Amino acid sequence: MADKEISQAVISRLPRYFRYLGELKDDGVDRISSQELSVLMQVTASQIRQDFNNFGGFGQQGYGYNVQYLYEEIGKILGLDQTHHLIIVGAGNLGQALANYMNFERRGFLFEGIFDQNPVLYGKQIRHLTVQPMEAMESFVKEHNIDIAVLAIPKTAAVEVADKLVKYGVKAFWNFAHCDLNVPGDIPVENVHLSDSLIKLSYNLNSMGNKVKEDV
Amino acid sequence: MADKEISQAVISRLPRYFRYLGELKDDGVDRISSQELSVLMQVTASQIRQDFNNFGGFGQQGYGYNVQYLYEEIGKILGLDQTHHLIIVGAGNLGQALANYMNFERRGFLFEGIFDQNPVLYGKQIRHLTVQPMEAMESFVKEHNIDIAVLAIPKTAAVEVADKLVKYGVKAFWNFAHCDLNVPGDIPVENVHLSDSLIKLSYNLNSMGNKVKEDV
DNA sequence: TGTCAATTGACATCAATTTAACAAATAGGT
DNA sequence: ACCTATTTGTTAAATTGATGTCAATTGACA
Repeated sequence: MADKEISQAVISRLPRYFRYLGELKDDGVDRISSQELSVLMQVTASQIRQDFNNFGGFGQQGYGYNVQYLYEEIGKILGLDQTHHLIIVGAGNLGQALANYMNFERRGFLFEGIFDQNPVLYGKQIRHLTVQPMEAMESFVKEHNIDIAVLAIPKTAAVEVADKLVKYGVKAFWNFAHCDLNVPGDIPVENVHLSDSLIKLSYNLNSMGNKVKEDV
Repeated sequence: MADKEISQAVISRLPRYFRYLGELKDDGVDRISSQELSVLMQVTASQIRQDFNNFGGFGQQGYGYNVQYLYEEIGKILGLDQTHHLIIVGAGNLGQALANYMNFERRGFLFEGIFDQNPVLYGKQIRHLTVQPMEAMESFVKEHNIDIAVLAIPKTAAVEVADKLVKYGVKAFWNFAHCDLNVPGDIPVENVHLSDSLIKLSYNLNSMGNKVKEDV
């Protein structure tokens, strides 16, 4: 149900909370206070409480937060209690690396297909996937109820391919192409601009001496 | 020379400006106003002017900005007029994919070595690089004046390896491991937490219906 | 069962960031 | 050489985000 508009700043922090809580859970920690967590995560306790309270009161006064419960609740907020069906577009170095990376599936992100426009790659096996021609995408997306497309193709192709995929019914993009997509506003795009990230590092390397506190 | 402390919010936007200006330059565009650029980039003209003015006046009233000049100046600010020497730690899927990706070198980021702790990979050629054992890192880093280390290893190893690399003289980290490093404050870290990024997409996919305006 | 220390959730304050507004400067045409 | 359109750089306002504070609540212990 559409809540009262949480800011992306908050959302960006949730996966990190989720990670720390998962580790605490695995370490057998039952409860934690915002104060303890703030020391661990190097953020203010105030921010932690404020962030959690965007979604309701998960804690208890005088006690703190139950780790297991909070972990599960944040997981639900992030949609990790659901299964997602993905395709990878582009079977180059990056596309293959992503296909081989198994941790995503543990979180319910299932790679269902991989596509490329290079005939040399057709039929190539990458783990459980077989590289298919781009022309096969339309029927595949529709038949397998694909909701997320991973774009691991050059920017020259990305915008056009994204447009098509929207028409085929894809609901979100994980974009590794070095360009901005131009999809409707209700289709979320998460950009992973590796070179932008490296360039930012270059700046901070040069201007070292300022208190570098990463936005994490 | 240490300027008057530019915020990371501004720095994060510079690579994108740089990219758009590069494309304009390649398209033969000589000049552009903040107004025109704002339409192109989908940000406010005010923000563009404010961002640029953090580094001095690059434009001219009544004229706008000279594309070539602005492109070069932002490049300098970002340290792209210099050469960087990198090593990749971890020759798994991701490490190899990065080693194979040639666009970074075009911006002066030179991959000088790649390391892994798996003996099976020792000696393997990846483009111009040969996989070396982790034990060889210390002397290599010192001899080749490595300033950036790319961490493409599991989180279980990352924190420890980063500590060592700091001792060997590495000045910055591009961290793909799913953990927070614990390096001194004057050593910048740029995290690429792929699963966090995908999880954030999952949230925005579920809560579609809000005006999704990516932070880019 | 009463007391005390701990801790949240809410709110108020403070800081940072973004957007708006406008005077000063320039280009380009006449 | 002058006038007008344009457009910057800068300052001010508005918005958003982060931090500090504290009453209310709870757990744990005597």
